[in-house]
Amino acid sequence: MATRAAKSELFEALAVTGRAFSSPRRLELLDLLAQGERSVEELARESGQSSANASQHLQALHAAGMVTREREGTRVRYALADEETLRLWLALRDTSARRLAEVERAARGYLGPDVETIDREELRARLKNGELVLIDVRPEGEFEAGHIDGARSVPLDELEQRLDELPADREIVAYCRGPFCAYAHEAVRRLNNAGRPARRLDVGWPEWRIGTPA
Amino acid sequence: MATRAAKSELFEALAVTGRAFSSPRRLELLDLLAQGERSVEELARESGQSSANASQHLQALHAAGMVTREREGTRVRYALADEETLRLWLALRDTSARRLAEVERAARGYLGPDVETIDREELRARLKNGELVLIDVRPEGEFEAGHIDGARSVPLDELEQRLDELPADREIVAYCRGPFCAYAHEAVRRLNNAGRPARRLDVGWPEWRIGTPA
DNA sequence: CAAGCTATCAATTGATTACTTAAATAACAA
DNA sequence: TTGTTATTTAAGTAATCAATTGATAGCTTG
Repeated sequence: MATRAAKSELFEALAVTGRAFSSPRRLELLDLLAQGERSVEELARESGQSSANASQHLQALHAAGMVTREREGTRVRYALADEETLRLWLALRDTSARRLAEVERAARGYLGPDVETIDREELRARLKNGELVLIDVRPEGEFEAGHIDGARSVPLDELEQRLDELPADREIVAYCRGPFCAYAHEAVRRLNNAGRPARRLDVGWPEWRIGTPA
Repeated sequence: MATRAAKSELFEALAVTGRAFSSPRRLELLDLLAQGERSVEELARESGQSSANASQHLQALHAAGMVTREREGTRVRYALADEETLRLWLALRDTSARRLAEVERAARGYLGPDVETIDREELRARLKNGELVLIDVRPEGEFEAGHIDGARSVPLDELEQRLDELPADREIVAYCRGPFCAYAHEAVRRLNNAGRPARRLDVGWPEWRIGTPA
């Protein structure tokens, strides 16, 4: 029979991955990286923490093998290591959300009043028929890094100015980073206030990309 | 734009689940619970820690919603909360294992020399034709709590005495708790030493049950 | 090669966590 | 009730972790 020491070592190694998921700041970085690669400074700014702190968390994620690092001139670009890491993060996020009432409450506090949604199948069908317009309300850079086929980029903070670009006779569907991103919620509320019929896609870009259930 | 405070709260809630995965002792408890429900004392003994410590970890898992607790006379039986939790644990385990070289090394140290394996499809096909015998080498209690259809229970520590129960003209396939359990490895090595053709199923009972890829 | 960024490192602080031992509680049986 | 066994709680200690600050290193541009 193999020794207990060897067994502990095994679980110790597994816990390295678990620990990577144990800090809210790190999870926020992962969530941002799920949209696409980013520099340390961008990640720090978008997640509201100091560069030094973000750098340390990113190194922890790197040590756990969850992100890759690449020097690019004066900055360092981090990215999710692979699709499996993305899947793991989404699984953790969704399982937690389904289980913990607190997550729901926290999410509702952050997202504001609920808006009507549309699911993937319906979107695909009606998009093909030209019955609706799909807009990506994330910042333009993220749209360029990858987006749903047939979507057009209308960042949330340009929505009002660009309202007349959107055909008035078709329903608008907005999507953003995912279920915990407030952009699409906010976009739909503003569109509705402007008298436009609009709904929110019930998944974000990362979920769409890997075809994971909502 | 919603406040940063609300957003932090959201990730804080998500990190609760992550933290549950951050301790090797807790992971070992989860791994045992993946086989079936257990009392605190059993879990403590099988994972080589004090009852008090096991109890504390189990409460942490309970707080994260990952296990259920049920009093049964003088003891308390813990079990995985649902299949989703099992899936999440298996996903974490396998993703880590594939990524971290250390995990591989730690696993090899514990499992000993590799033995030949057989996969699910082949097993199913040849089992139907009666070409082989499938044995479950886990302790009998775990077999009773759930096992692969068509398997017979031959706990590892009774293997030698019961060798003659096993038909000499058919190949033997052994399985146990999963890829990080040493039982099946050890069983196959012993069978081979006794001159019997034998292989190891490349998944264990939990993976078989939910039909997850190896 | 000096100035200006970006990223990392090192040292410190305060907070959290894991584990141990010992005492308390809960269920049950005599 | 009293004793027995299983589990939980409490208290204490050592270790680890997160965040801050200030210094350092790497790259690019003039």
